[in-house]
Amino acid sequence: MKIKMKDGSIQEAGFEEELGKNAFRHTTAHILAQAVKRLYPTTKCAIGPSIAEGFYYDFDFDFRFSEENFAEIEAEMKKIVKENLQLRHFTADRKKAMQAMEERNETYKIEMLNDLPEDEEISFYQQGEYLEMCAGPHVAYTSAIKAFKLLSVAGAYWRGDEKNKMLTRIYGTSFPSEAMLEEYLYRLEEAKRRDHRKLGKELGLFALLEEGPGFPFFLPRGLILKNLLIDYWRKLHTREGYVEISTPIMLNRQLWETSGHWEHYRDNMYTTLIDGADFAIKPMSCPGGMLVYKMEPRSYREFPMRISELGLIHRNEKSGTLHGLMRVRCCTQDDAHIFMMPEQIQDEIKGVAHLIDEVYSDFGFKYHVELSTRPENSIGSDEDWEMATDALKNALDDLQLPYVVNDGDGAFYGPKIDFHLEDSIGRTWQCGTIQLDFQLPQRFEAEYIGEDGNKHRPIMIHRVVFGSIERFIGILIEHFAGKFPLWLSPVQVKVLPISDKYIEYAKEIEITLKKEGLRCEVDERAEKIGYKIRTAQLEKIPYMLIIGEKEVKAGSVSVRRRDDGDLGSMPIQRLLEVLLEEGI
RNA sequence: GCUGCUGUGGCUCAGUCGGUAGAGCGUCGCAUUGGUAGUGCGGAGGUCACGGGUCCGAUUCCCGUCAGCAGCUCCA
Repeated sequence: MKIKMKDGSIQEAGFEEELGKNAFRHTTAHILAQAVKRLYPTTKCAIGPSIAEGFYYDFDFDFRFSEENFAEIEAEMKKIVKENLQLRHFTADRKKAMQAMEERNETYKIEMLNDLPEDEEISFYQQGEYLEMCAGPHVAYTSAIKAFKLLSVAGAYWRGDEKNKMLTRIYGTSFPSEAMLEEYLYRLEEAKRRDHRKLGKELGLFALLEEGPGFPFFLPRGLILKNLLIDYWRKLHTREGYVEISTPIMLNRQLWETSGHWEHYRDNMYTTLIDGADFAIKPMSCPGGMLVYKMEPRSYREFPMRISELGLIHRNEKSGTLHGLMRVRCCTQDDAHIFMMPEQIQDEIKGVAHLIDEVYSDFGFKYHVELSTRPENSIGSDEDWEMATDALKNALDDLQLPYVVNDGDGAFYGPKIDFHLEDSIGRTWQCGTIQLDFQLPQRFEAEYIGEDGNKHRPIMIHRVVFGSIERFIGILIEHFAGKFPLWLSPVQVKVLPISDKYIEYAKEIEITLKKEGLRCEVDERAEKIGYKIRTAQLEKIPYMLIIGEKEVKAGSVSVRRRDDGDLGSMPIQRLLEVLLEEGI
């Protein structure tokens, strides 16, 4: 494809290249805008870029727009493609540009123009009657866009600012062939099948009810999963020298004033009165942890002091942000606070980053790392910030972890490293985080006695590995599409007697397996074996044991694996070996 | 919170251009005692999210509330 660049040059790029793909999708966005202007001439255009999987365009409609309008827009877009319009590129000075946009009453473009320097040469692309102020690049002719589809409509604030007017954003995607579009749409459908909200319901893991929006219910099988994760977590943290505490979920106002939450986090906290005094349910565990630290004088000899807490926290998240287990109003954070001397920072950070990497690798997760630096309204000295940020950077470099820098995105009390995991449709969620915190030790006047016999202020790291166990479970469900590895499966083995004559033997097998610590059930229903297998398959249970006359006589079990089918008969001892090998 | 959409038995969904609803799965009962993804027959189960309004009459139309979905903002 020939790509027309902003400087007027022409480059050659295929759809598989970023340049080509972006130009292709960007041009599709223009075709969308052109179609919209033809059908609804009073509509104002804002912006319409290409994005990872397609493109969007933000419009200001003067009527209520909905997906019902898609059909006629797509039809008009098809026409524009057929018309094979050339995308002509040219530049104009700001005055002329302003004139053109004013003639068309494109108020959003005018606003953008006003923000550009006086002497800026403004870039335009024109296809047929449609003129767009745009930096490009674009493909040369509209006929290049062989296959496209409008996908959804949503609101989006002008310039991403919630104080601005909400525009109507139309999302779509496009490809050089119908086949590629079909394949993409199929992949989207597949991803939806992995949705943790759907699977969570189907597999009986958790529920979200109207009675408690954002407050998940864990059902028996889901709680097994949650507890298994906690067992796993405890084992690791004990190994890593953490001590675990548990602090109250509700503490008085004074504490939250000391921590700064009463002032900075008030809207997100649930509060109540006890004996006439304000109390708040904790939105995070750090203040409670600080109180434990301060219960007795601390010595540098105790450092680094690693105190963990599986904190049940509540936050009043806005209704529109809730999302299954990924974004909830109540969750368990696998928190820990590490108190230390400045010279211990780097090793500690590396230790935590290592731990997070170990955990994510155990589950086979891919992740990306972000380093967030000092924001504008921060507290603390320049030296502190520099030291802390360097410590984080050095730790990441030492570990050879590639990372993206988010300038100015740190917490107001310190910089942080965030670990992001992907869900089934590619949205990323922050899970692990390592934050350096100078503020809390100061606010709480935390101290330790140093080697010199004097009092010093400790450095505090605030960190989570899972993030929230709820969110982690959400990711876990989507990652495995509900087919958990054996050790994490709520039910590991289901014994399926062929008829009720063999129930007794099936129960003996169940007892034997349970003695070995396996999670096991017997399907005692008066159903045919094919049906019992079907049920177990749909429940995504890793092992099925078929029990009939042959097995009873031979004292064996017929083993079927979720993904491999019939494995044949074997003695129960052999089965145990197989299971142990896989990891229970 | 904002914009748009959605809300019918436990689940997935059909339906009613306004005359109080139907399927499959599940569940319960009976029969069947079977060999690696659905045995047959029968029964129960819904004030069609909730509250108002219009109308002789509302699950259906209108308004509001609540909840869900997509995205935005937020969070991190």
